[in-house]
Amino acid sequence: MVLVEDEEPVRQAVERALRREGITVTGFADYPGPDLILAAAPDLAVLDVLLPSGDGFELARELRAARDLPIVFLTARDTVEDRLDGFELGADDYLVKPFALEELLARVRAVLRRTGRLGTAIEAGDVVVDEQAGLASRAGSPLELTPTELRLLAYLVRQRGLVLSKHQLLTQVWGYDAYDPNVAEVHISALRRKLEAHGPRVLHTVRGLGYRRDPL
Amino acid sequence: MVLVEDEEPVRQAVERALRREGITVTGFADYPGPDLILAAAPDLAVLDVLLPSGDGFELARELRAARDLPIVFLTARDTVEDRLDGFELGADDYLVKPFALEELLARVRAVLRRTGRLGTAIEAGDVVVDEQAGLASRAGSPLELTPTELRLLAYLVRQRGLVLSKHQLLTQVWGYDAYDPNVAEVHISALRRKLEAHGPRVLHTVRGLGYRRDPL
DNA sequence: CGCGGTCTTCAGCTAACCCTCAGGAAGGCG
DNA sequence: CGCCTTCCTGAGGGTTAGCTGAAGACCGCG
Repeated sequence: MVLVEDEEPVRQAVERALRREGITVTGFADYPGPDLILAAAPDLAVLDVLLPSGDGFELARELRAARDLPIVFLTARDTVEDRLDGFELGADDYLVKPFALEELLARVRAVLRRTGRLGTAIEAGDVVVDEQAGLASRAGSPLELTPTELRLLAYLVRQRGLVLSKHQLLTQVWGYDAYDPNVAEVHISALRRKLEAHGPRVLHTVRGLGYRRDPL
Repeated sequence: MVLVEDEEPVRQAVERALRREGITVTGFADYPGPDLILAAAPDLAVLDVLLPSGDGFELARELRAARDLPIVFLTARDTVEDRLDGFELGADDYLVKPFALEELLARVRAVLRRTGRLGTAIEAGDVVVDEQAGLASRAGSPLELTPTELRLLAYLVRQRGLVLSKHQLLTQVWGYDAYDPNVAEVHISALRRKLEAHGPRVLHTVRGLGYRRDPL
């Protein structure tokens, strides 16, 4: 998890509390730019809105453009308009200072649970993926996946029954801007071969749109 | 979506606002028991905590036991302990009254987005089309449509009961300026064949003018 | 430096899709 | 009823999206 908060005591308290929960935290005291944040490969970003040299909203915009990262805003600005601005940017939660440490924890846990990143294993139907542990299985049988296949499968499982375009897969799973759809096709193909050794097709192609995992 | 809220004016305001957003709402004025709620097959439950004959927390516990339903609490109890109790039960969000309608909307949207259930589907009669997901169904049975058929159907469903000229269809669905009415005819024909496999005709031809979908 | 594993690129193939065409059915009108 | 227009629909062919086997590039490791 990434935490951007300029007030030293607040940041330290939050960091400590989250670490006690077993959540890995990378703290920043100021707007570090999106690259530094993404380098930490976080599950979630908690952003202060008012930073010495920048704006948490702007940072959120940049993060969202690069990757679909859950975001919780943390700020003293408490008018309804401020909050709406936050949600407009795709915030997952918005907490007003002063806040109870416990409440922040609870909200962070709620978001992580929802995004399926708390207990590391996520499942859909008879497919189980644990990205952290690097394990995946179907109907009980373990799957021998390469790293990219694992990330791809984890992403597909996390997104319920939505259609994911190849472009989306490339940006979210690979971090590319480049756009060679065949890369996605090749990996989907490999993934299918391994998945379908233990059951029927679960990765359906939607011509012209992308791929869809069988909804539950 | 299900909304349980005993204060009549609040409930009506919220219902109206959500409906305006295109979200289907089933409202209850009192603790209806989990079965009644689940019968509505909701994507999300917004629960008041203090109800005339019961406790929203208890209801949430029962709902959670039955199904993994996202839950947003809505309450006048605003101590941190109350909120922590809510999150403890697996709440996805917790909003303190009095609240701004807009903020509730934003938070509901945020949860739905996160859970991937922000409905993009539109319906007319027994026909449901989700252009984003590339899915369409009639009377529960899925329809196997080609991309153009899907776009065409989505357009027809969106225009409630109006007469659409072929020219209009071609420009709106195809983006053509060209005007070969037979193109539209061919696709309407294919669409009819697939639709009428599961029910009576809903796409009527209005000779000389165009086509009309059966109003609701 | 060579080796195994993995990712990307390439190219050929298949199947789906869309448009065109043409013959026939249906509707409108004198 | 006869004629004309509009619409329906099956079939053919050109085009393209997607699949997949195989070859090349890259990387870490002994």
